[in-house]
Amino acid sequence: MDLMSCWNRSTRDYSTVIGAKAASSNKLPSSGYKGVVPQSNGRWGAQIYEKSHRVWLGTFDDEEEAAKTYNIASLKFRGLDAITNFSRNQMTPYECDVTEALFLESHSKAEIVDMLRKHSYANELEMYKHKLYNGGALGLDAGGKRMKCHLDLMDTCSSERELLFEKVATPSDVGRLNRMVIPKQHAEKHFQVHLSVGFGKGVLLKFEDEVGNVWRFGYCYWSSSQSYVLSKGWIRFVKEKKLKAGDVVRFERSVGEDKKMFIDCRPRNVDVSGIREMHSRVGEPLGAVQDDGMVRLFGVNIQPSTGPRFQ
DNA sequence: AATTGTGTTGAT
DNA sequence: TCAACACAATTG
Repeated sequence: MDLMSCWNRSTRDYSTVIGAKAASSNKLPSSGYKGVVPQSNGRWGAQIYEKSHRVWLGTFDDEEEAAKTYNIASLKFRGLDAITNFSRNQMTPYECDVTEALFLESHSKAEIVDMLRKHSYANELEMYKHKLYNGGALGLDAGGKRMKCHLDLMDTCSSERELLFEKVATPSDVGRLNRMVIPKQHAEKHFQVHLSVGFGKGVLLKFEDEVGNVWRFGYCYWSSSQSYVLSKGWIRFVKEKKLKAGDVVRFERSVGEDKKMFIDCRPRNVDVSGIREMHSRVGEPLGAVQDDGMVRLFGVNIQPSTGPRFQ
């Protein structure tokens, strides 16, 4: 039951032990929230423990804000169904949101902690969502409207890169064929310009990976299979990155002048059961998104009957 | 000087 | 694993 797994605020007891002590001593007040500790200046610190080491999550004016910060860290460190300071339905919507699960999934613990300490987590999450829905990943309508959202995004985001799309590698993408199929919608949206330059024979696309290595892939349209593919050079990437079927390949582009392209990959390890559980709580929103192809895009397989389970 | 964040301890 | 406490390190 949800409430059972929730931190019980009633355990706060600094006045029940010795009433006189609480009243007269200079002891700091206890917080009723898990992971929240008082600071001598009246503010509140947040911390979480991992492998018997404390990870400091920052200081906050507001006790509840510190508690919420612990919640986020707890979700990142211990998983989506970790015990938190508030029951799920007490949380603000974004904490029940599938998108947040994806956000947490696509950032390292260190990155999340850094955001929490800088109090920038909410902003970063909003940016992420903004990119996801307006940056073209979900394919809204072609033309002006998307461009407008895009320009708006440039103004509001401090991020250096824009998420183009992600693809879950199929067995043949990582097989001996030396090619990866780029889903048509994404190919035409993001790579069309490059392709049109050398249509027929294909072109070379240049990417950088997360450590700054440069990768060049042949890119062309295979009329026989009516698909866009990354070909020449692709298998080197597969081998070097030890890419496996089911891993997520992410394509990004810098928003600056140069419009450099980036390629990155990570193991597929989204906790599907947790997401489905949250989905059932939230109801409507994800259903709408699913119809737009979000499931396949992020490799979160929500269909009950299909696919292996990953954990 | 004020505040943050660590070293450390003891309890659960 | 956790919060309490003392206080060193850091910040403005």
